[in-house]
Amino acid sequence: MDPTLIVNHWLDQLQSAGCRVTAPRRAIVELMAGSPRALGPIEVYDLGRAEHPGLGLVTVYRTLEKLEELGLVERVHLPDGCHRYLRTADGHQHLLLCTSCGLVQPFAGDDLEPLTGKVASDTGFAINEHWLQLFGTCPNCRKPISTLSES
Amino acid sequence: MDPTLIVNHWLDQLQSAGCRVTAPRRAIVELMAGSPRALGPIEVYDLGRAEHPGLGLVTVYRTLEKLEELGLVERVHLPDGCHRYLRTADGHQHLLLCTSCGLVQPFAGDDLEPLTGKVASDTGFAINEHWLQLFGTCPNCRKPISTLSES
DNA sequence: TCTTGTATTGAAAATGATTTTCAATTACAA
DNA sequence: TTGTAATTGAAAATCATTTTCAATACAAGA
Ligand SMILES: [Mn+2]
Ligand SMILES: [Mn+2]
Ligand SMILES: [Zn+2]
Ligand SMILES: [Zn+2]
Repeated sequence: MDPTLIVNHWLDQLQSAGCRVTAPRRAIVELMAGSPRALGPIEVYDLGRAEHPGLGLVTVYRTLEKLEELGLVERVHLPDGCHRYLRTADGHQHLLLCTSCGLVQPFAGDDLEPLTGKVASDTGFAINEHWLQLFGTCPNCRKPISTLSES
Repeated sequence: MDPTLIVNHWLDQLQSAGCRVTAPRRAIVELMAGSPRALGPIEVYDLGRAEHPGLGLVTVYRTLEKLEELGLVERVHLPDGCHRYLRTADGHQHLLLCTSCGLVQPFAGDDLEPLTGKVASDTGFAINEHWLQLFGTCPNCRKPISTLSES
């Protein structure tokens, strides 16, 4: 989908929720809708000030919180720190993350039903949610050293 | 395994790593080795002072870090905050957590090979780690209200 | 277009979690 | 028992997040 359309869709969603469309929010939405990586508040703040110099960190926190409420972004947990945000993928998906550059590639097609069913009957738990994340190295980061000068 | 033996095993591990066995460390080890729930630093601090009144929060942080280095405890990520620690289970296991009381039940037997293989060939990633966590309600927390007075 | 009410903003302060510093203490090898 | 280096905990420093609040700006309606 055209990046501009996604941004407008997000802004529409905000407006439908009773929010106003402002310059700081637009800057944050453009960033989050366009990033293939999960970003933390400070990163959004730093990148966002390129677009909107007066942007405040408080506004970043507030906007990310609102985008999360609307389901447009979601929190991603990483081995080091948590509290990073990523645009939400369509449908039931999980994440594959590059431990070298941070690239996130959503994937679908996990069928955990047999496993959760077995675990539920073994333990007596009622299972109602699952987290699954794969970690590895993306094609780009696997390039041999000789080709690194191309970046 | 006998709880006392586990505690001694952990203390031996610490000593083998060149650490000294001290009263504060013993208190923290007893707590962590015995807890079926993941505990945060403040919880360890509060519970630990029952055993060792002068215990400092700094020592809790330092000891948890060391136990994690030794692989005796590991960090658990939760929907709300992260940074909780849990004794490490034997072998390749994942966690099933009760969202009501915090009880953690490790489980084994996941076979993600087919999935990771497919995702790897679809995306070109080299996959070398996976996180899997199940969330639900434990048998105890599922008890009807009428029996709650028994607790 | 202009007015107006209210949501929004960002600076600053407050809070909370974690880390660093450091002098006193303590484990344990010799 | 002694010497020494590791450890401890109070206090301060740092870092992340939240709260407060006066000024600003969006957008609905005149
Ligand atoms: Mn799934
Ligand atoms: Mn597994
Ligand atoms: Zn990469
Ligand atoms: Zn429970």
